[in-house]
Amino acid sequence: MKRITIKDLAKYLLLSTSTISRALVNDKNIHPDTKKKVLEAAGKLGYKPNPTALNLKYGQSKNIGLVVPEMITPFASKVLRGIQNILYPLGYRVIITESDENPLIERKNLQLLEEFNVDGILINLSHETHNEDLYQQIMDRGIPLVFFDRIPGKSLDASRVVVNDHIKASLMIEHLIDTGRKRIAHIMGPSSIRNSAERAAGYQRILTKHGLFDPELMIQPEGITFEDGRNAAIQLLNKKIGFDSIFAFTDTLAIGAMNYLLEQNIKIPDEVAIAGFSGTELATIVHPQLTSVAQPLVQMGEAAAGLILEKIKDSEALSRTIVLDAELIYRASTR
Amino acid sequence: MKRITIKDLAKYLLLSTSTISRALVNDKNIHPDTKKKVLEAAGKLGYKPNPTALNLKYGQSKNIGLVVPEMITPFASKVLRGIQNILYPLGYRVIITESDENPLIERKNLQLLEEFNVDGILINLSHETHNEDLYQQIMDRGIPLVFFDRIPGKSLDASRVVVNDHIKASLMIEHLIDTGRKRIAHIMGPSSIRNSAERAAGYQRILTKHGLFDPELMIQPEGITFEDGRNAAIQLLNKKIGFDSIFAFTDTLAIGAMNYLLEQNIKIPDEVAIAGFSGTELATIVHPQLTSVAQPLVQMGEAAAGLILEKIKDSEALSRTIVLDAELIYRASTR
DNA sequence: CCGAATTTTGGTAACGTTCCCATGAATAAT
DNA sequence: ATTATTCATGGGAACGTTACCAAAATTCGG
Repeated sequence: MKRITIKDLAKYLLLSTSTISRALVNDKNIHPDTKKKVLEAAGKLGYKPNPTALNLKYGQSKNIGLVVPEMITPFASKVLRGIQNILYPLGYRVIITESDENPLIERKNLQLLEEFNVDGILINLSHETHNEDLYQQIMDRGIPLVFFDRIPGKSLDASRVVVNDHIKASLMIEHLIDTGRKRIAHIMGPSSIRNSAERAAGYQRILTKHGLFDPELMIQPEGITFEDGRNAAIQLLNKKIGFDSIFAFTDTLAIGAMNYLLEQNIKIPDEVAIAGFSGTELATIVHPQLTSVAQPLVQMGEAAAGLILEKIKDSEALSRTIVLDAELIYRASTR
Repeated sequence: MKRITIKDLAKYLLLSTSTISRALVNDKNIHPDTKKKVLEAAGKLGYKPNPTALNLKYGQSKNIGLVVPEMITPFASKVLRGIQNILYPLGYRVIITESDENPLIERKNLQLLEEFNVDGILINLSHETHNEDLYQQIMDRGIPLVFFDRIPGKSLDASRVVVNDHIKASLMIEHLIDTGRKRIAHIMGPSSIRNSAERAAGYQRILTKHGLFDPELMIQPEGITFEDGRNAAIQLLNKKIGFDSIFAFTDTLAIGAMNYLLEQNIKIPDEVAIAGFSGTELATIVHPQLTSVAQPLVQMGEAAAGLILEKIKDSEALSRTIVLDAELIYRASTR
């Protein structure tokens, strides 16, 4: 019941706590026999080091905070997986908070994590600029921040992990054109998210290059839920401008739109091809399966974890931005 | 940069740390003026109590572990939401681990959480019996365990949160019969999961009652992924026994099966109606939307968190089982 | 076989906080 | 005024661990 400590071992073996500690920590200044005895006793009595005591001693909490906009798509869980791959073996814990795409809740989450005394925070923004003051404050108070996926403006000195949105969006549009599509609609992401602009720019650049660009084909939904995707499809149909394909900011929007089109008995991909952007299982659990830009999400988590460790080890470490390569995966929704 | 402590305040105000502590902790034995001064100084210097120190002092880590079989469906995240609703305001942190439906990984996760010195563990099993020895050991070592959704056998003395699987499965079958289905197939869950048996029993009871039961209609897939659902549908078709509807152990299996049927140009629900069991958004992001038993997942998390708090406060507290009421939601896949 | 060098061990402060006990100051009762 | 009584504050131990320094034990060289 009662936790057994180094002191109990000391009493049991008639040794000092220092000696016990040395045995446990692989210090060179200890007699091999003593060490063996201590290790045996530790095993027998079931000694477990108390991480809290160490944290107090070394002024660390060994907690890393994670802030994500949502967790109903598997996006965050895949990133989390990557984060845990790196951090758990090192004895760090990860505390997760969800912002519901709401900068105010995000703010609360950050404050909560600060109260929890985390050693660093990994964050996927819900809104590019809304909490920039707080990000800076937190970093000023000595807690490193690493941004991934949705990142803040350049003025903030912090490490980042992203994929090359512009290029991959461009390639996806090229793919749609290759498969014979001429009227490619774009369901955009919120203007408050940097990636939206990047992906939209890729879309626009390629269409312009092929002389196919028409601003009427760009739809700006309210948010980025399935419902928003659905509404975007409704809008597109209402416009009666004709379109033979859709490139959506995320798989979520794409699926929302696709489902509405299916309800209207529109054939996918025959009448309308659809492509998204994400990297989660979502793309494969719908019918037809969704062509999509697959971001390496696990890797993204690993990279973010690595960057935060750099900053924790050395608070003067320079900020870095890691750009990961995403992969286009062609599925039934575009062929 | 450097964290400011109670000692810094003491030095700054020329008082003892005891007095500062008393002011901060709302002790009665302190002069109101002194208290005011301390509080002001604390605000000015930006004092934040160090939770690690408190944890050491009180022998708690204020960490609660969560073990779930998977996180690609939003099941776990909804439960987590409920858990956080209860635990975060009380200053607890939640550490999440994922077992990948693998009892061996589950075992590792439990050991990891124990090393992390958690005050309690909330767990959704990946396999009913595989780690029962470890559950018992952990509880013997004074760490309370609360099971939710997938629970272990009765022999284990621990609190549990479940829904009434049997009744809700029964009602779902009644619904299918009401809508004119006569050949209702069941894609079963693994026999190593208690809920599988419960839901299958409900299925069997109602069909027998109506004289519609045919063991040939019960399919046992390997696991519970989308892929397994898909394979189950393939099996069903291969059997060539005829079926006009499917009740699956979970939405995941249901969707996997549905997508295969759609690929075979089988009309849902006209030719085959489909119903699942879960309570996540998954049911609404597919086309057609899935009729399903919606478990109150957030509430499940809240209940589980409440139960673990009972055990933490009083290690002698009696174990309780909370049975939540699930709701049938009828959608396009059955009408 | 003795002093020097080396190895092994013990003692204690420190991390930040609270809590018990003791001390000093102020107030109340006689 | 003098002793009790309350009130306000200070001192120090404790939670579990490590790290530094000192002390003891052992080995080595001559």
